[in-house]
Amino acid sequence: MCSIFVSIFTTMENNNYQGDLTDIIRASGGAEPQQHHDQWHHNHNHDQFSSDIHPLSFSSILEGTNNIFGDPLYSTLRDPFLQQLDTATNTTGSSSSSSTSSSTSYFNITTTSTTTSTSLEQQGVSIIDVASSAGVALDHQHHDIMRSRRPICKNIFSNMIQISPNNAKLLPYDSNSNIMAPSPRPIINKPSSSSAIVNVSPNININAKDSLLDNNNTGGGGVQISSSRNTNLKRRKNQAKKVVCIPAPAAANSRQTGEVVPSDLWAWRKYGQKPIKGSPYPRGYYRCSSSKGCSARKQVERSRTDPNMLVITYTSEHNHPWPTQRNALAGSTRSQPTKNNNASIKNSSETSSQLENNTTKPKEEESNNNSDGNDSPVNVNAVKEEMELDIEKQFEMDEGEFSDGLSYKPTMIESNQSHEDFFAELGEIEADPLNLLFNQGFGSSNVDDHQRESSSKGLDPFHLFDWSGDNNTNNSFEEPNKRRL
DNA sequence: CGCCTTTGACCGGCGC
DNA sequence: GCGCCGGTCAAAGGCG
Repeated sequence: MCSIFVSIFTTMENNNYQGDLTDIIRASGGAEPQQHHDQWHHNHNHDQFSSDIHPLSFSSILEGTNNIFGDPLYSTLRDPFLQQLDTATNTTGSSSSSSTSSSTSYFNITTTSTTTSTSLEQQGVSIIDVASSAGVALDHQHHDIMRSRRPICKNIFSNMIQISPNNAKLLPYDSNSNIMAPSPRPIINKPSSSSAIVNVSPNININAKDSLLDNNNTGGGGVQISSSRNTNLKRRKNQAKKVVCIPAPAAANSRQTGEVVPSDLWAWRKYGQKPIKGSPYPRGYYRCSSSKGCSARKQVERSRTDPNMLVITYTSEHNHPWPTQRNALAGSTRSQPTKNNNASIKNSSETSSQLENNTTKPKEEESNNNSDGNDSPVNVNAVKEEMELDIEKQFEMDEGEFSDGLSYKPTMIESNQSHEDFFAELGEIEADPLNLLFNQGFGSSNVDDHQRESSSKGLDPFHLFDWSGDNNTNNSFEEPNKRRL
């Protein structure tokens, strides 16, 4: 038995600033990270393929963070099974009551009565407006639902925990400032598992106006224009932060000194790296490069307690629609292992960094997103709506396909881009960092490779999983702190 | 040409 | 005031 532990901590860095919000999502580990880690790998070495995908199901992280990546794709992507389960499991389980007292409340989600988003919603479970600390523990011995519905669970969007604001109005799309609000989807969809615990310490009262989008409330297109660095620094210090812990991709995929950060489909540009006191691993600093005026930032470092975990701290929200195309491969300074080196490793390294860093927006978006703040809200809205339409449509299509075990195509397709083009494009990105990520743990040796090849890749258009079983990833890490800034 | 990473320098906050 | 530390800037160079 393996416990998946996804804990969400929301802390306030500054009690005087209501907008301060730190959400920590741990995809594994929890109170016993190492134990979980071991169990995880243990399970992946045994034939629990169908159910064991999810411990690090990236969607759990993504969805569980209330769009913690700020990525509307993930906020809108929806596991078709969730839709089924939403209706099939709309009973409230043994969820304890949520209280707004200062005491900690627990929400237990049982297998037999999976707590739906609604139930949790009713109880006010929300990263944004309730929780100062929350944990969702999943006991993945209870995945009968997923198994029965998806005999071979092969996509990262399964087994998701989806935590979103329980009030869509909390973080609305601001048509006046081009703020892309997180998905208004329900809070927690926990289709497959049981015993989820949402630990809520609702001491924090966060208003929408000073929540995650606070930094964008400057209006004028949501572009942060600050006259002084000092102002910027102060502002950022008081900004909301979300911390995500995810399993770290193998260092073989990393750059010489950097980390491989699973893609969240935003375009990030690294602007610094610093060794952190107390941690043997450096911290990388990234800013959103999709839009010049975007103040979104993230920091990436390995967990000092569990080097297998990456701690990604997101600061600020994107003030623009998410990028819809990958381009701009140019400029990415990639590690250049000798050509005699393992090609797959090299390939993985490059493509992972490409996906990580080169998910830039289309040119038309750029033109609509000038830093002058004169963006057309209509256009932005249109982009968003089109994409959501595409995604929803795709899910409708895919849901049927799922039953046949054929394909699962979470898409992020620009409206004028054909699906074929999109996936052709994806085909160029062979080694998604998530793939690398999952390589570490999901290479079940007992699963027939051919079966995987034939039946799973269709379910994994993003190549999020490596079905080949001959991955060359390892868990060695880069020599930390190679430089001292 | 544009975008990327790398990396030394710089800055502000904070504790002593 | 000083030093430490975290965060950011910006120049340099690489890549497509």
